[in-house]
Amino acid sequence: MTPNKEDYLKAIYKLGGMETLVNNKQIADTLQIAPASVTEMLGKLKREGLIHYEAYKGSRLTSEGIGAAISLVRGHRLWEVFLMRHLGYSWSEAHEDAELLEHITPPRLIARLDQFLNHPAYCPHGSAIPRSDGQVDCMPLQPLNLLFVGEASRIRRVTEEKGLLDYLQGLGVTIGASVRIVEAGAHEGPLTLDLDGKRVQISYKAACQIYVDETARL
Amino acid sequence: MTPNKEDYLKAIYKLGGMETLVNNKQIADTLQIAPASVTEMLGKLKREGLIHYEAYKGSRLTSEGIGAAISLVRGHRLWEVFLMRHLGYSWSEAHEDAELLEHITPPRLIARLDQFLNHPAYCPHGSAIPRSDGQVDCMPLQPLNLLFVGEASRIRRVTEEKGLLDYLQGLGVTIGASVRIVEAGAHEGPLTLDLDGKRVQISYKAACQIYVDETARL
DNA sequence: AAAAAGATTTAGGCATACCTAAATTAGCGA
DNA sequence: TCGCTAATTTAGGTATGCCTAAATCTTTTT
Repeated sequence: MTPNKEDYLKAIYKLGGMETLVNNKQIADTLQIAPASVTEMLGKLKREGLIHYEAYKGSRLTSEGIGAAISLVRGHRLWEVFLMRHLGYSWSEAHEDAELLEHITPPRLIARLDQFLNHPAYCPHGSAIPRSDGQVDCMPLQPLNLLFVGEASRIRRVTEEKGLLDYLQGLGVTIGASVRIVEAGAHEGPLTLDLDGKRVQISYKAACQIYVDETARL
Repeated sequence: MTPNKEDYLKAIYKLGGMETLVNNKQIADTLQIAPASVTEMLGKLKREGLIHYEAYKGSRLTSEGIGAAISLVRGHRLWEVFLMRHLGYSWSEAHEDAELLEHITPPRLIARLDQFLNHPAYCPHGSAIPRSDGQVDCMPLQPLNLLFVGEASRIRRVTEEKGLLDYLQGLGVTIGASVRIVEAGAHEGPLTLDLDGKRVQISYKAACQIYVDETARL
């Protein structure tokens, strides 16, 4: 297994490759790699038994592939917890360096890091950390932009993307904060939020990447 | 810079490439790589300004190469401190995993790790950790086997090699322990030591890899 | 259903980093 | 100094993982 192959597995996993067939274009876009290169690599991953793949159809992780992908994600998120909790990293920095560390983290290091950090259930960006047995728990969440004006909820997760993370952290967005839409600009205009009592403006696009508790609706 | 090139730089550094010319055979032996491959890589490192190299003569680090090598060693040893102090690693495990981590540790991570660990001066095996400005301090040490029978000293450093580390740690050898040669077998036979008050037998070859304070001699 | 558009694969190349085998150079002893 | 040996380099080849351009398949649109 090489870092490159690991990136492919992670990409397929995040694109839904546990349940559905993932098409090559999505992988190429995610990894910023030419489609032809993707085809080639998928052939290798198939030969190694990590994915199911049929030409022109798409790819899906095998159980072995799922195991590898989940282990990578687990390592990534544990490192993020360490980097922020103990080394004072920012959201985006933690994500960046975890991206490097995950590829060379052997199982025993993952296990001891998990123990050192006291078996955290979530990474600093709010994503669930897969357990050592591969179990991943998920809460019912919805993107912030779908909240009605006046409706209150609580921030649970943000998408891990450098630019977004810096923007949100600069605005004071935090996991667990209570949030209420005060005003929504027309045509996907900026949203005015009540964030833990403070008034904050946020772009519509960013709001789509913030996930909050589903609110009870009839 | 790639992990491979980094390994070459580190090897040259450890073989004395800061002061003297290092010959290819030593590098090939250290890295377990065919001599022809070494020649090829040295050409690349020269083109990149990391080493001085003349065919058939040998190689020596440039100031840029020294900087890179020292930064690698610094990262390696800081990771070792972390792995043993906080994750309960053994001597040999710490060395192994640090070998992986050093290659993907960006400068900011080295800096924050150093701070988190409180700027340690030595790694768990007793080697000095280069400071962020590149400064490396060294104590006058000698191998344990050169101690006379009856002579006492203190263990300061052990060579980082998996088999040796497991052997020594199993024997209860620790950095800082007081040591005295009780008996030395003839013909490079085993040494009987008084180690912090406990009687321990150790192979001659292992003793060559244990460094103790130089003792005052006239 | 045919054509256009989009996705995917094939073909041919490039760089890295390794290898073996063969040629060359350097250094040492007779 | 000749010649042997050890070290080194050159030559030719492999696998990985990426690329572009061209061909092919699929899907959508008309």
